[in-house]
Amino acid sequence: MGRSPCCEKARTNKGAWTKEEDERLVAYIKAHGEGCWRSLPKEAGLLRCGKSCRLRWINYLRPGLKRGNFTEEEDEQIIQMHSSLGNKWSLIAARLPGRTDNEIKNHWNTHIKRKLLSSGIDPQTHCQLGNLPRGQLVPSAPVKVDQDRMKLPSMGLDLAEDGHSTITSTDEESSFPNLNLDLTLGLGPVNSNAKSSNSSQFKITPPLLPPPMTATIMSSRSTRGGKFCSCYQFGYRINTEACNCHAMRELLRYYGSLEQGQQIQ
DNA sequence: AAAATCCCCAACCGCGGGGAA
DNA sequence: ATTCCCCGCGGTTGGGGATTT
Repeated sequence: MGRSPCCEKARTNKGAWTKEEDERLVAYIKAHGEGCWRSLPKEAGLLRCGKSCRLRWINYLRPGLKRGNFTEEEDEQIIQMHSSLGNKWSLIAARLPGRTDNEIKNHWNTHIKRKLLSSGIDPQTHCQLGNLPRGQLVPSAPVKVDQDRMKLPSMGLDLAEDGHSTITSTDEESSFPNLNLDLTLGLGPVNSNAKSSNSSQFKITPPLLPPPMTATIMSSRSTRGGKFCSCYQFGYRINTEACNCHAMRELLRYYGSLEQGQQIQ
């Protein structure tokens, strides 16, 4: 059966937008506001599909867009956020006023990635390149983030006896004052043969925050019980030369540090 | 000066989530 | 509970300007 096309492709324009099309779109949105992208083209007299109109508006025509080169400060912010959020461009864009997810994505792929690589840092894992023994990597961890709640005071991490950990707010001046991560970190077995009973899960609950932004991050560890940092890619051994991952350090910096003597098991 | 190559970024495509029917 | 539809997201592409040969 299949999904019906979002528009009549034969009757829609593609490619670069003309000045006239831009003007029509802007005029229509100014008069009627955003929303209902599917019907917008027809009502605005545009031979474009709704998605194309939405994209044009969001990425180019919307008021308040910065455009122009990214500053060093913005680069730093993007790198930091990418180390904890991964390729969640829309979330990152939400933290950078005047920048769009598309713009940030492009900037990442064309500039920052290269910059990190030339500094010997893997842009995906934010780990140093070249010091990871073969076979140490485990598959990428799924990262689920609730986009509606973006509040993340810097926090401490408390590990309870039941294996759940609780984040407590320790610092009003957070690096991400509007980012709220309710992290559930599951430490499961690396290979499919490992029994689920070998895996433990600790839950990070920010009690002082609004209901949870859910960032479910599953990491893995070997059944032999090695320790792994819980950075974006997960699976590197902690406190070994293989783990030079500052993503975890960054994450913990935002949350505050683990209480002395406590370790993620 | 012309051709080849590189690079950037606007735009497209396909998919998943979520709400409505 | 299921299906359908719309919206938004992330990955990818390709046109065109910039740079190099």
